[in-house]
Amino acid sequence: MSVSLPNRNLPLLLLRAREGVMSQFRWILNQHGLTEQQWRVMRALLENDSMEPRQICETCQLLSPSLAGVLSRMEEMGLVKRKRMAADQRRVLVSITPRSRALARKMAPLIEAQYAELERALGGDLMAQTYQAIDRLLDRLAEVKAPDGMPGGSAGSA
Amino acid sequence: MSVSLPNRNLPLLLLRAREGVMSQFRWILNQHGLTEQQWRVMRALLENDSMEPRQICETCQLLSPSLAGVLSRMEEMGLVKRKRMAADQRRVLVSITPRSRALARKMAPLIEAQYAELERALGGDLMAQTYQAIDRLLDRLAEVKAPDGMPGGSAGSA
DNA sequence: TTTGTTTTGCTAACATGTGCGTGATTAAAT
DNA sequence: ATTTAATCACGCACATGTTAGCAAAACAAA
Repeated sequence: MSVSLPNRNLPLLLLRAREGVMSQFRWILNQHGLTEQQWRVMRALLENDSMEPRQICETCQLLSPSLAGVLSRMEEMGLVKRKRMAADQRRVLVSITPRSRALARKMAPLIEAQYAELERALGGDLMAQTYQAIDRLLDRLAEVKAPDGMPGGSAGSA
Repeated sequence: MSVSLPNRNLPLLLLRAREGVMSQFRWILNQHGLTEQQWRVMRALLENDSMEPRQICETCQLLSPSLAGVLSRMEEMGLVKRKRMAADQRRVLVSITPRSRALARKMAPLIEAQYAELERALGGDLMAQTYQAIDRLLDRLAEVKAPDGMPGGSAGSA
């Protein structure tokens, strides 16, 4: 009668790990009136002054419908600007504002300090091992999903 | 003018890793009319026939308000039962139903096959390294948050 | 017993996740 | 040039994440 599921729940383990780490930083974001997603978008735009929605979706791990709302609210807050591209009226260019930069400058020291605290608590070895494992995992998954010219992985036909 | 954030975005990396792995399994859940959260709850109840909401929240990484809705819908679907405990009228006992077990029995082979496929794609070494890194990370974080009798970690005063 | 506190599960309000679909726009085919 | 297909951002509907707060129940102290 019992159902056999010998494998450990890897997605759940990764979710716990992320939540465990994220909880160390969330108070910083909330304290500055930002949600996790808004901070992800802001951080992406800090490195690429302006990006298209598609790029932001991939970079920040956001789905298009979610990003639409996130950007609307961020635009109301004066954190980003949206303008249609002249060459292709379908496309949109999202750019960061000085207000965002100013806010990020206030937050950066706190974020960095928290990373230092995290590394102190976990240890440099574990920190490095974790980064390495995740990097390799993501590399492998990327290869599996894009086997050199054929979009759609092994389970794509389902 | 540029904002300095030398550290990599660990929460985002963990989020990508989870999404990359989860996307390999999501089609199985959807195909059987389940959401990720419902499957997490079902899987937890498969090992402990009945649990209290608080336990489910911790085990499945769900917040109490989210779980309330999840359980309501699962109860309507006949996947779980809820009954107040006689000894303590505040507490509730959530138990799994035969319908859930039957559904899980159909899904289990697909889940296991997908894990095998995942291990084939990633390799046993990377798989083991990933599990180990996450386990150690979670252990460390648990210690930090509960330093032997004092609830609230190093950043608790903020 | 009564008052005050803690625990427990829940609702409310808003933001996001997810699958599905649409209007506008552009590129490709005829 | 007109039709057709593909692209892009976004809207809709529902489920969940997140924070704040609440009422009932159990418990502790007076």
